[in-house]
Amino acid sequence: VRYPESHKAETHAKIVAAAARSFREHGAEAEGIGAVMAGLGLTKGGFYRHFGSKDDLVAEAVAVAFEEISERLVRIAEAAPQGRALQAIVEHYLSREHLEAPGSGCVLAALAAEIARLPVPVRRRIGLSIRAYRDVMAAYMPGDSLDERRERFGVLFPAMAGVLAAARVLEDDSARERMLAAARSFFVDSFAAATLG
Amino acid sequence: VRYPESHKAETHAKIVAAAARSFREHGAEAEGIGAVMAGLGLTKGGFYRHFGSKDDLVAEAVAVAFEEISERLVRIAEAAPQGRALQAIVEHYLSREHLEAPGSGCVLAALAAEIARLPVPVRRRIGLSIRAYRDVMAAYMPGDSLDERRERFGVLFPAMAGVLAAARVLEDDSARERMLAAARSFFVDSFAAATLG
DNA sequence: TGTACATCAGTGAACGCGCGTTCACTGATGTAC
DNA sequence: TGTACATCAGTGAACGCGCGTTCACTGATGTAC
Repeated sequence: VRYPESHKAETHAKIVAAAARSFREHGAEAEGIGAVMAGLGLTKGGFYRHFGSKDDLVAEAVAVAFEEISERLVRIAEAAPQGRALQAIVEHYLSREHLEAPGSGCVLAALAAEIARLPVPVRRRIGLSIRAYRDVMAAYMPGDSLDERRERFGVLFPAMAGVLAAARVLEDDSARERMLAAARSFFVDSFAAATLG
Repeated sequence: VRYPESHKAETHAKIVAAAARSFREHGAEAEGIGAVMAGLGLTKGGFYRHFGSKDDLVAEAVAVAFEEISERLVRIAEAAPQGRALQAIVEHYLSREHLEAPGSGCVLAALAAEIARLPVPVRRRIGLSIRAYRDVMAAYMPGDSLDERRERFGVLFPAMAGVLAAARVLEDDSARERMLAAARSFFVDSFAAATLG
């Protein structure tokens, strides 16, 4: 079978996108290459025409996942009323929709502990994605300098990720909602209020 | 081989303690029964004299891990100067020692995402441990009612867990320390300052 | 008191299974002549 | 224009491995008679 010029790049992107979703949903360790490929109607043998190893896919999938959540939060921030960009980000991040859709949500909330266990070279590649994410979001953080805004990002986003991950642990739906609501008002008061006049 | 009366309970406790450590270090999914048993000089065949399934062990190990961290934080709070119990808790939780010792540290930081994926019955059992942990720590939270203190626990502890997990992702040691330091001062200012007169 | 038997924590081999990875092969198309 | 060959994304079977789980067995001790 001979495929058109662009075919390989398209398949590669599809594999990464599918992995980005299922790794966040089921864990990168738990989800196998075979399952990802089968989800695209492909067989796992073909995987190695696209990636050197599973770790390569993990690194690419995590990078894409960071780009996805970054773009989404920027869209939400830009759509928010004047001066309420960060508030909109916090409220979306700690929303029930985000809680219930880990596959399209924040990587940190879904995979932080697993990423911390990855080999150093993979973590280094992922570090680039995290810093890119941070620098995009820093624009919406309060602070007089870039360093200050980065530092606040480094508290707010991991903290929200922790709350989201903990809320996902709870079995009771109303307990989840109470936890998210308390965190929303806390983080809006602590961070977003400062960006208002 | 006939063993003394207390032998079985002791072995059971040793398995749970070893699992509590290695599950937090390597992930509960990634760490096998065989490895836990071998670490105690036992063979994996004997595992099923003590537990019905791996999920049973996970539930018991997580419960014990919550008790461990709970007792440790209480000890630290009780040793702190008058009115500085919560500050001491925050500073210990977000310390370099805690960062570098996931095996004896907070379960939430190490396993939240994995626990969220466990079958509901297992999560229900773990829910009991979390609520016990919460009610012990609530005593050190600011607030006029138990409900208020519980609600604050539900923001502070998951948030700190998220920061700790994110700091463990970073490869650079000084970046880790900067993230922890920023979070320490933020959480002390936001929560612990309120408990001072 | 002495003997036969029951107990049961732990052993070690086996089970089916899915994993990541490798590799000889396929076959529609593009290229060379 | 027609034929022979090269390309290479994807296939499917196989690899060694470790997993969770099962099970017949061991053997030192306690108990029954």
